[in-house]
Amino acid sequence: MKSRNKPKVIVIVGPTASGKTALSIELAKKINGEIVSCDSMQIYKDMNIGSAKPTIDEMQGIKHYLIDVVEPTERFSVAEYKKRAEQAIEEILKKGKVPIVIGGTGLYANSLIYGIEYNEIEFDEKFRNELMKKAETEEGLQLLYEEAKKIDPIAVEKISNNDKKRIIRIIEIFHSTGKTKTQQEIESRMNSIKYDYKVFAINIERTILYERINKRVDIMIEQGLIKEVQDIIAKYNDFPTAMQAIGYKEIVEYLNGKITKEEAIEKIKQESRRYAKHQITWFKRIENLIWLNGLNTIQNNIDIILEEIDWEKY
RNA sequence: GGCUUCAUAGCUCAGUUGGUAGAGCAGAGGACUGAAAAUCCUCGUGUCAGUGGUUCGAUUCCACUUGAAGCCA
Repeated sequence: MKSRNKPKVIVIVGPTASGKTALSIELAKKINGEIVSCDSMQIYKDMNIGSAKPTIDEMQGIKHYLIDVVEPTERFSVAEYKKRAEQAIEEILKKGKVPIVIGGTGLYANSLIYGIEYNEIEFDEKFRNELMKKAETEEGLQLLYEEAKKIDPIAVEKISNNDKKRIIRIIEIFHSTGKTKTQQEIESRMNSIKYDYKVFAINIERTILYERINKRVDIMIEQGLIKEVQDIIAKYNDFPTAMQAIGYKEIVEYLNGKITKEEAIEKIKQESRRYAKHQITWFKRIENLIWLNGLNTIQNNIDIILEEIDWEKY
C-alpha cells in the first residue's frame, strides 16, 4: 500500500534444499533480473560446496551480488549485509533491471523487508571476549544477566536468562553507543522502507524436504567437502564464522579425530534438517508472505510470482 | 541340545520392595534487530515382547512361548 512509487524488489526465501537457486536463476532470465544473495555463509569466499553456493555454470550469466565478498577470517554482520544489499539493489535498479533477493537467512531478509536501520558503531573485540569468557560459567552468565537487566530491563524481559548471545548483546550495545538496545531498536524503525518488497517463500512437505537434504549432503561429500574444509584450514588460521557453519564444523571434528566420517555425515544431515525447520519457523512470521510449493515446476512458480507482482502493469 | 542374562517411547536405557512409568537423544512447535548455518524457550501414553497363573490389583512375582546376547557341550 501507498508504495506506488517505490521500486519493486522480489524476495524469495526458503529452507535449505528447497530449490531456491534454480528458481531464482530462471526467474532472473525471464524478467531481466539480477540476484542479491541473502545467505550468511555464501558471503564467505572459499566456502563453496558446504554452503551450496551456486556455481558459475549454474548462474548462467546472471549477475549475483553478495556472494564471495568477505574472507572467512573477517567479521560480518546483519548491519553490513543490509548496507551492501541495498547498494546492490540500487545498482541493479540503475541498470533498469529487477532485483531478486534470494536466500535462507531470515535475519538478513528481515533487515531489508522491514527496513531496519543500523547506525555505525565500532566493534570492541576485547570487550566481547571478556563478556564471552564471563558467560562461560553459570554464575558468570547470571551476573551478566543481572547487569543487562540493570541496563535495559525491557529487552531482558524478552529473552531467557540462558541466552548468552543476547545477554552479551544488550551489554555490548550500551557499552559502544551509550544507548539501550530498546532505544536502538526504536531508532532502527524510524525510516520508511525504501522498496516495495514482494516476498515469496518456498516450502516442501517436511518428509520430502528431509530426503532432499540427506541426498544433498551425500552429494556434497562426493563433491569434495572434506577437501574443501582441509583447504580452508590450511589457508586461514582462524575462521570463527565458518567454524559455526553446518557442514564445516562437523568435518573439522572428523579431521580432528573426534568423530568418524560416517558420524560427521550423519550429523551434517541432522543439523541441516534442523536448520531447515528453524528457517521455516522464521519465514512463517513474515507478513504478506506468499508461499510457493517447491514441488511445483519452476515454470509454474514463476507464473505465480509474475501474477502476484502484477508484472504486466509493472 | 543344556544353562545364564536380557526384552520398557522412533533409538539408548532408568524405574516401579506389586497400585499401569521417566531421562538423554531423535522428533515437533516457538522466540529472534550488529556472530544468526548462531543463541535460546516449550512439549514425554508407551498393547512396559506374547499367553496363562498367583493376587483386590501384575509392567513388576511364577510358568510357558517367542526373539536377542553370552557361556557350556
